[in-house]
Amino acid sequence: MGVTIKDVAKTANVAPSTVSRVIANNPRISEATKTKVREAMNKLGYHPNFSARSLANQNTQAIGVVMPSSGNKTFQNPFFPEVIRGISAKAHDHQFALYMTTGNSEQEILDGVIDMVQGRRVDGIILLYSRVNDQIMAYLQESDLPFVVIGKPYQNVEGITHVDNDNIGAAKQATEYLIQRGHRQIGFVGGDLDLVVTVDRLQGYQKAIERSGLSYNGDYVVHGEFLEEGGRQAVNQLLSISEPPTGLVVTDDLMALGILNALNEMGVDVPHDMSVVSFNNVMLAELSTPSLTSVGINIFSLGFEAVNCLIEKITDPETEPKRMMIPYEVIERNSVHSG
Amino acid sequence: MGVTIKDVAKTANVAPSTVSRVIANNPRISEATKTKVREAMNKLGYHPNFSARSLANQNTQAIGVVMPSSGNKTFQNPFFPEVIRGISAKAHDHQFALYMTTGNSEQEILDGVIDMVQGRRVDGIILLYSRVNDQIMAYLQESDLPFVVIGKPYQNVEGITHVDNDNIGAAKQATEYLIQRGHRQIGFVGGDLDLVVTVDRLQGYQKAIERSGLSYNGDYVVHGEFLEEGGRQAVNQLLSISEPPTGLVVTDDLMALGILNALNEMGVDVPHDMSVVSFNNVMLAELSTPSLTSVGINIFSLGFEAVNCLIEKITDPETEPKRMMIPYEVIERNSVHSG
DNA sequence: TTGTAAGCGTTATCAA
DNA sequence: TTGATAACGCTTACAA
Repeated sequence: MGVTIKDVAKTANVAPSTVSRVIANNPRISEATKTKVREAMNKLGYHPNFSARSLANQNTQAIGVVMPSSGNKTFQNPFFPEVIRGISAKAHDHQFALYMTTGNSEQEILDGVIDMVQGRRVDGIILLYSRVNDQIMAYLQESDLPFVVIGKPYQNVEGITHVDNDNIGAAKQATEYLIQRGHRQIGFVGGDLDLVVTVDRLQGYQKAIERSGLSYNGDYVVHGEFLEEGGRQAVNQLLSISEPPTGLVVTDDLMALGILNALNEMGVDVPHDMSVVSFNNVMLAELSTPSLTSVGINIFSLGFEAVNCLIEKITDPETEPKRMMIPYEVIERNSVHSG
Repeated sequence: MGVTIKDVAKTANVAPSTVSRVIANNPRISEATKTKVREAMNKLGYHPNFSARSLANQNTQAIGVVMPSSGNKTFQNPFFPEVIRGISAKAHDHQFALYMTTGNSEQEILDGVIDMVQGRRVDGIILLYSRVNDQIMAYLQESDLPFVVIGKPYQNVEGITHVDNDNIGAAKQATEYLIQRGHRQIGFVGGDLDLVVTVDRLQGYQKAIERSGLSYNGDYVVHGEFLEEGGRQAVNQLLSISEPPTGLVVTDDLMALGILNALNEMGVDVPHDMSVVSFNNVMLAELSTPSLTSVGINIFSLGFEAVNCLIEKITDPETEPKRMMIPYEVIERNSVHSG
């Protein structure tokens, strides 16, 4: 059906191997034959067959992208389209395509990952999240395939190449941002504690509280999901404290949105009665009412650099594991009030 | 390196072809040898090599997913993660993986598509959007690879299998929803007019206006992007009319969010001073302040059914082109006020 | 029911 | 600088 390398060889009056070399732009082929062969390729509309090529040279020019389980709420976070945008950008530069499997449970995803690894469907893998005790990360570690994690691995931090923000520092700074503006009762609303990023941000919050001479109070810390219900519960819980917080550090813009909504319903004005700082600085942070002061973590760069690291490992498997830190910065908007 | 079918054959004392038949679960193999072979596979940790398999049987078990250019704002829309969730769900059921190329321009994307089509990297393609005069759609039509469009094709509607909502009807209903609640001056804020969905929704709006005996007024119709700036401009424009609208039909939740934001800044209360109905009913619609009355279009189903149609075409290339309509419904929330 | 062997479209090794 | 030819790992007639 399709036009093959043999057809091109025939019309160009050369051997198939020559055509192959022209495709690879092998310098040991004369310019004359190169142009001759290229003309034949154009004339016949030749395109190399990927499967054949992969089979012969043991590489696929594809990167596997592992997302969290699609049953999971995490999946809905605008974080993902944006990392993927970063990933695609760099991948595209290097002529890599993206390959995704998903599943409704961690087991299904693991099966998919095993298939792509053992089936040699990809040259490397990017894990888009980091969980506590993650089976998939465990599997990847014992496989020989290059992989990179976006986020901080829970274990073996030195042994796994990863791209991350200094989330402890970022959360510390976000909290200090509120402290500097006069807040003394500061709440923390975090996402899933299974995610390393949540753990880190909580730690940064604690650090800031303690370093500022304020005393850490567990009642000020709640965890939930970013759905409407979750936001409302978190807010209810925090406002029922005898000395309720005047400022909130929320680990995710989406959660912050839910909280803004809940506060609004309860007649609590943001930022006047309650200040909010959140994380990620996704586009939504700009579109909400009021717009959100948020810690920008350069999501695009996280993806972009992850591919960079991965391609390095694919090209040279001896590359030492490394950590890459992406800078963050507080983006000031209208959800924080001094006082 | 990897363990191959031959290794399994050797340890199970059978021919490679027998192993292959066991993998395919060929009924002409005795249960005895099947178990024998399976034991060998487990013992050796065998996994079929995808490239080899694809090369031999001319199928890849992969579906190509074409997103809009990542330079495009459209890319940021939560619509995409959600369609992809639907796509993955069905694809996963049928053991298909997803394959994505992206690019910064339409040309780059086209190149990627050509590669995956001609290079036989996928068994079929799903186009996640429908534009006026789209090169990619044109290319797919002349290729012999099965493909399905999510949205209504601009041309050759009868000849291209697609999954869509009745966007004209949906917009008509959304507009009537406002009319029934007493609104007489109704504005329309639409996205990119290159997208067929925008054109359709505008048409539905016009229909509703005309059928209700109101007169259509071009001043009430504006187009923009869903960024903050876009929302503000749209609002400014609409409020400067001598008889400004009291209700707005906005073609996208994200745009509506921008508009909510702009209105809030200008001190216009939603829903009291301005009612808003938007489209898509993404999670955000629930999280905004006020929450948005939005036309739910079952994004998940759009993706899910698209894969269904695609697999049908892949399995039987003679399948007639068909259109599949996904139902919509107005989800009432707090952005509309009667009067 | 199972084995033999050719072929899928490339790349890579070895000669020429 | 180019050409034969053997892999790559699997599937599938055709034989047995």
